Amino acid sequence: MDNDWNDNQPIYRQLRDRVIAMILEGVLNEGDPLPSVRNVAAEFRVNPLTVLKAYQQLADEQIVEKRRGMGMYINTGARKLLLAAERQRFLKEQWPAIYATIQRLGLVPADLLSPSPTTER
Amino acid sequence: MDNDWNDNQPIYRQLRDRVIAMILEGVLNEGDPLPSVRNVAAEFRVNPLTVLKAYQQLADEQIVEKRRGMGMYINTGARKLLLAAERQRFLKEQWPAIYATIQRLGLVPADLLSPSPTTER
DNA sequence: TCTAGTGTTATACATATATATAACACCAAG
DNA sequence: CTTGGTGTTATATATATGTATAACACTAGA
Repeated sequence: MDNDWNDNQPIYRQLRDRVIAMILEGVLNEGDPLPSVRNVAAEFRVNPLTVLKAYQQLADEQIVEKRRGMGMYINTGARKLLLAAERQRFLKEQWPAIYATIQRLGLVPADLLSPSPTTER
Repeated sequence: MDNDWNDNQPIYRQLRDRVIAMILEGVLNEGDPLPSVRNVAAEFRVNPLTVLKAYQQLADEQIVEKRRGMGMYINTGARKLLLAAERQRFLKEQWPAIYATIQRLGLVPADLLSPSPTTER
């Protein structure tokens, strides 16, 4: 409900990532309909075209299926497809730069990856 | 010399990050001049204005100092300033989302910290 | 003074992103 | 058929980003 947009990334891509996150987290399951373009646009106070662009990308990636006049539905196999694709994308395209930044800043990767540093046994 | 631009980020910001990385890594030291706008533009086949925009940001952040007709020089204290500022920025603005993605994808420290990427699962 | 190297500004143009408004095409349900 | 919900398209506008070209202002050094 809040505007938590990150200026580093276009809104339509953040919307796409949001849907992907919901699928991976099980908030949305295969066969479920996506929230409608108009609803999302209203909820986040964003232009319907921006939402459509995000959804169009998901359709291009075979993650959702369009049904005329009804809405867009999450494809069967979407979760499995996503887990593999997103993992590879993250490890190849994002993590190397992130890891370099961590080292550059003198941070310890193991500390960042441990869930709660304070309650260490 | 390679074009390693990331479409997720404007070039001028990537140029800024590149300079910051060079300072943190000790490639550039306090008092050193930055590579000139024209040189960088030529080297990376980028518009001089784009480089200028990156350098202007660094000047705004008190990291470099302009000397008329001579160039831009890294301020004393820049490294210390950067370490603190970039650490905070990274931990507050970037790491939370990155960490969420890691968990969402079911990645474990072994996947991220080992030199060889894919481990059996 | 002249030259060559700095950063800087001015125009003009192209593309990507996002908005506002409105209308169209499709489908289920009344 | 009408209504209200889908996705979709069409115009027009604004801003950010990036390019191309050219010129200006300053400085060190020959």
